[in-house]
Amino acid sequence: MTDTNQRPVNDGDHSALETLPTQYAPAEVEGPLYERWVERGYFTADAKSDKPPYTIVIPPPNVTGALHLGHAFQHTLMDALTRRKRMQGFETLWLPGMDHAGIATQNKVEQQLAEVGKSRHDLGREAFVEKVWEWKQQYGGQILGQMRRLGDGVDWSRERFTMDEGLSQAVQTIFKKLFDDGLIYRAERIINWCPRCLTALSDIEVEHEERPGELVSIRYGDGDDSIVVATTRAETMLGDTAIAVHPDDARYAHLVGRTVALPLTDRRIPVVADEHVDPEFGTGAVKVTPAHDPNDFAIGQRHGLPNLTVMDEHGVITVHGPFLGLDRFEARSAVVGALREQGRIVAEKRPYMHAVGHCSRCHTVVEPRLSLQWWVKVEPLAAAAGGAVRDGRVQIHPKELEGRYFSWVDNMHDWCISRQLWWGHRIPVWYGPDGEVVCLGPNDPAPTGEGWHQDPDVLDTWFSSALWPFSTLGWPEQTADLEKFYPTDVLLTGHDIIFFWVARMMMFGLYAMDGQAPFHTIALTGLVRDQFGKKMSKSNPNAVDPIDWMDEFGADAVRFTLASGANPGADVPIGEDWVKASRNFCNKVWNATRFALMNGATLAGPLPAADQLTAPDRWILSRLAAVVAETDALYDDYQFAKLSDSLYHFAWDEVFDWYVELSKSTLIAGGPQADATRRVLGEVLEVTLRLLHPVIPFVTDTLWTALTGGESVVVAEWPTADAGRADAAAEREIAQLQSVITEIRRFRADQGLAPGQKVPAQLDLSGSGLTAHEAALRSIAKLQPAGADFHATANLAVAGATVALDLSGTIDVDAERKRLAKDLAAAEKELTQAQAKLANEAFLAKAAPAAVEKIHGRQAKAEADIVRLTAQLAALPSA
RNA sequence: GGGCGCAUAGCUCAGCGGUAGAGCGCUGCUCUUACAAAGCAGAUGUCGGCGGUUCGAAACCGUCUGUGCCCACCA
Repeated sequence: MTDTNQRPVNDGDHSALETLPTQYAPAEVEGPLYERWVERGYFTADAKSDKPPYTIVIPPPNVTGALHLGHAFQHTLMDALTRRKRMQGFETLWLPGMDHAGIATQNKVEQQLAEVGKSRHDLGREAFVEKVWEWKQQYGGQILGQMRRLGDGVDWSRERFTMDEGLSQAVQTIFKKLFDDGLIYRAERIINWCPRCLTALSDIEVEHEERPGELVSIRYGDGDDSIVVATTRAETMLGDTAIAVHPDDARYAHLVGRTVALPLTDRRIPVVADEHVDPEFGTGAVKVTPAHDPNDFAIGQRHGLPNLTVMDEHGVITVHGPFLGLDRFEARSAVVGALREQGRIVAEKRPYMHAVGHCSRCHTVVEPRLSLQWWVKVEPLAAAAGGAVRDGRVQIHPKELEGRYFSWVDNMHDWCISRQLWWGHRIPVWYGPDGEVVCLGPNDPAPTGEGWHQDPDVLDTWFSSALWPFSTLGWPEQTADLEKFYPTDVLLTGHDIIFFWVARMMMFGLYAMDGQAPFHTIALTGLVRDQFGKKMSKSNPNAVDPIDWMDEFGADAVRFTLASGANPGADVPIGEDWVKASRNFCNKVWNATRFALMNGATLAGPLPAADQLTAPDRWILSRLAAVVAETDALYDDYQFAKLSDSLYHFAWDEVFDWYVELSKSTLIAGGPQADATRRVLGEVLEVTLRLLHPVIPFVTDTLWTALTGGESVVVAEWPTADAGRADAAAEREIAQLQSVITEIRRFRADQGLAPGQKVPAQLDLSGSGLTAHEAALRSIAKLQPAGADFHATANLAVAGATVALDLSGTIDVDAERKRLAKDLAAAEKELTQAQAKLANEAFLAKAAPAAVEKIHGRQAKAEADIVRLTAQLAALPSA
């Protein structure tokens, strides 16, 4: 616990809060409170500060996006991390921003144009891009306002957009550097093409789905020269320029080097031998369409085959003949039909499960297409990205997900970075009239002569995202921000974008920043699911708008629920019932603080020494110290679920239930002891609020300012564990007291007594060491002093304490006897087991001493239980 | 086709070598003056099946079954 003198002190005038309602109303508090935090500059980082930096960059949401639970989840965790670090005295920067989201945004604006019957071509490039900026101005960035609702403590003064001037310069700078280093090149290859978006896609923008296809077997050639091939894409046969067989395949050896007639055309195509062909699959012969299949393209390269393109960018057949103008899928059945008429379908088509690639953006079936594109040569970059994790400079949490990262960086293909779009960073390459190719840096003047033109394509949207950790800090300028806040500390994001984003930031960060990785820790989260473990996606009806929940239950409740579910790397289930439970927790914190204020909890003066405190005081301070230490350890390990759970139970069970109840009799009695307890109550509440603040910032700040009179818990100091308050004796004593109370309450409940009904009782606590707690015990267990006519009808004995109760003959002896007998049997069984274990020589020889000690403890407890239960049974009046 | 993960109370999940846990839900009694969005008490599991290692296994190994995810240019 921190030095009390450093905190604002409230002397006990809580009249304002005493009139507050018994229920916390987040809707009234959260909005204004957030704006106050921002106005006071709590989230604005100072690059000139002497404090050590702590930096997190936000995974930039798409400018087109709205806040969904996945964002809310990750933002809660990032916010909790930065809030704690801020309290710990770090100069924290949580940098917000958005991604221009190339295809997604362009699609959005094109849709808007389509509604008035226009296409982007009607506007022309310049006007269209202008239109996109207008769209952004008007509709983009909805998510930013929603982040305020959530309480995200981001530095709004540093908000960035990937298409900002500065970030665009960063893009151009690194492009040129890569180009000059020979790591960016232009090449004609088979790429993934979306016939709807009309652009190239990188490999990871293609989603594979198992789909039933139809594998048809077609006979090429005639008579002795005939050869049967199988395909799922019959329409591509129009572009076949060879048939390939395995070199060792005796069945076709006689055909290699000869040509066969290609059906439906007037062409003859050669049969070539290629190692790539699997003689076991199908007929062992493959049709080769170099312009429409990546494998076939490779075969074509090896054998010098022509690349015959038969489809245009829309997937429409372009070869003259009966199929001209047909869509690729229409062409497929038309081709099969024509072949069947010629009797060339040798096997009926049969269903065949195979993976079909779809555009991750619009879900259209991707078409492999031969085209000239720009590529990043990833091999050296990926090797560095892998190395930084392998040698421990960058750590992945949870470690289990390292494998996924490595499998990607170790096997990465070159990255196709050009997109045939208009919205994005234009490729800074100019072509001259005489075949010149010039790559320009941000400060280079564009060539002006006759015949010069810039490459029309833009860059993959992830190209600029990959620069995010340093482009947002001002790179390539050597800014104060860059100096202070790079490398950043933690990257917290979903494991679904390890490849899209994480690995690429690693590659570019290490490359551009002299081998300095962009962050030291990668904390990976799972996906948000509904309460039945089903994936929550926009297309599912189970998708929930987190704003609705925030409206109803408060942002804190949503945040606490999400944090409670955050086991490292694991998916997070969330349902309304759980949000409601979290709301109840916030309300509990609210009411516990109200209780403290009403009872004069204070932070004035030093915390009394242990010898001036009651056992409950010493106990709760001991527990508090332990919980502070535990919370720190869990934060440092990104164990949000565990730390939330731990704080939940400490606050609710130990502080709000037990400690508050145990303190009541002391507080009511008054005097110096009550003063000390008021001081401890204030201390414990205040520290607990600080511990909870990073996860539930709104309610804790509201209560903390009321309790302390201070400015804001946002800028309060993070608690430190006071090991000097550890008190094992007090913990044992209170545990004992708890078991006595629980036993009495259990007995009362079993006997059907109303919780509030007072029962005359005689206590003998002399054997238990609990004599000091008689008042508390009587108050909590509703035991009144024994009168003159006291007549014990039940005797309880727990932990050395004996309690005689006068239930005036209403006791259900049979029920009690039954219960005691059951407990006795259990205790006897326990004793037998413990004895057996302690008689086991192998166990004694091999088990850890602590394990043996534990069994001794079990044995002792069983023995004590047997004595106690036997006595209670004997004390029971006969029926 | 490769790789990874998961199967524990009705639901969602912790635990990962020494007596089965949490939250929600459920049952009962209570408006006991911080809180009924609460309090107290309680019930509920051959820890997926089968083998093995061990004095001891929910936990480690093997195997089977079910299930989820990632990667993938075999037509």
